[in-house]
Amino acid sequence: MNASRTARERARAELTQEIKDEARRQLAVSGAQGLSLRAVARELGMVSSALYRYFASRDDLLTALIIDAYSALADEVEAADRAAATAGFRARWQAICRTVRAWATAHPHEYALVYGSPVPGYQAPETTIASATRVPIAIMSIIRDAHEAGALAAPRDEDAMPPVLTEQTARIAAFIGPDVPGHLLVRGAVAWTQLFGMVTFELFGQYANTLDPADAFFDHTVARMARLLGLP
Amino acid sequence: MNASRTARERARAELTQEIKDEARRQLAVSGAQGLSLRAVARELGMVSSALYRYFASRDDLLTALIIDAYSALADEVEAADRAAATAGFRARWQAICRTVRAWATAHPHEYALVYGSPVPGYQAPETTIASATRVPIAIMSIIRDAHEAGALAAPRDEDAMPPVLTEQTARIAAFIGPDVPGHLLVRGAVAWTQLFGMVTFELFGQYANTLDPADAFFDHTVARMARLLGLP
DNA sequence: GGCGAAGCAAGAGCACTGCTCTCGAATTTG
DNA sequence: CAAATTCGAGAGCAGTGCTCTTGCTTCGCC
Repeated sequence: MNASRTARERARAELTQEIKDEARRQLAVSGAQGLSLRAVARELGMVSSALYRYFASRDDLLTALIIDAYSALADEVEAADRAAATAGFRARWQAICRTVRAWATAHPHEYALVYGSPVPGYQAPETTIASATRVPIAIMSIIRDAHEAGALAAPRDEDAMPPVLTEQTARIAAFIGPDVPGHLLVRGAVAWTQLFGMVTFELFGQYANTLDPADAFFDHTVARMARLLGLP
Repeated sequence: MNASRTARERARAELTQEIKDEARRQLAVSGAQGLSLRAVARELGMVSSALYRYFASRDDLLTALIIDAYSALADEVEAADRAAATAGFRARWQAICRTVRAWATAHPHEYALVYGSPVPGYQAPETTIASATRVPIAIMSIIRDAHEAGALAAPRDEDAMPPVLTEQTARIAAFIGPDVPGHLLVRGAVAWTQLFGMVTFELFGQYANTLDPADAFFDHTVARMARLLGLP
């Protein structure tokens, strides 16, 4: 019987999930800095050392939360993208942008965890990368789809690229589609950077006293980026 | 004699500086998370409680470091801007961009401190704002100067703005110059956001495996932003 | 079915942390 | 000179991440 796991395995999976849930709850309250293994254990009615059976260290727990955060955001983004599929390429781009901003606003600490300063000495393990790339891939996919549909405005001048950049975009194209021209992917990278730059600046207070609340600026810039991408 | 301060005052100022220097040293090694008051005190040959005569709390020390970081970056940016003054508006913009990136690369932890996730529950006190605005002001000043010189390319279409945005740019214009049109300031905000979005993404690893090293993409995008600003 | 192995929670303990409070000594001020 | 302020040191509190040992429970294999 390999269909249903053993009782111990199920208990383990459940407890692992409960730990993450409680950790996420604490994260939302006090931020990554305030996440305490002992407090999580206390809240779950267990002793702190028992927690180490499930996560080797505090950083390990954070890594798990990071992957979850990337995935949660990507889930919503991809869903919004699908929902806007029939409304056109520009609508898909707008849907993605608004979803990213809404999710970040709703989960500021989780957003800070993944798009803010990297934690202490630690560097993202390979496992996080797959989840992290889903949003940029969604953006680039719009460009690919629009390009394949022949719907993109003819590229204007000024898109000459140095060889290094051409090679790098080729590497990106491997994930998106071999026929997407590099200069379109560069534009996609600009739009992607702008999107998260805006959300980060807004959330971290750089727009305070000027562009805050940033709704108008955000929508305006999203539209500007749609034009930059040539989306109809 | 109020020309020279008392010995105690001078000692206090010196020690305050030494504390910040040592803290900055630790910051560069272990990041904000790893900054320990006790370790700073230990390194300075004093006891931890004595440190509280100079900084009321760890967050207070961090705030001081934040202000210093903003100021250090702004100093370099303004110097680079001045140095490029005779080379034209586009050269000034490029100089600022490269300086920001170079400083961030040279002081990643200090950059993360000011442009990364805000620390725990803490929010930037008023005192940080003045230092924080110097870089965006430098950027907007290029636009103002170019505009006043009549050197900006005629604005293209699509710059209609909702009333909220017009009001917000008016607030920005109060710091820059009353005659700078709002739609130019919006473009400036886009470029400013793009600049720091790129640096943050590069430094925090979002470009890993694709656009990293980001030199080519950076220069390409800086040039693109110069065109967006209409800089000659 | 029983038994050895593996997985598990608990507790004690270590080396830290930020921060407070008190107590003498040094320095500045009136 | 005396009073007031400022300062460093030390002890102490409550908390942290993490390790190690000790028993108990569950699992898989013979």
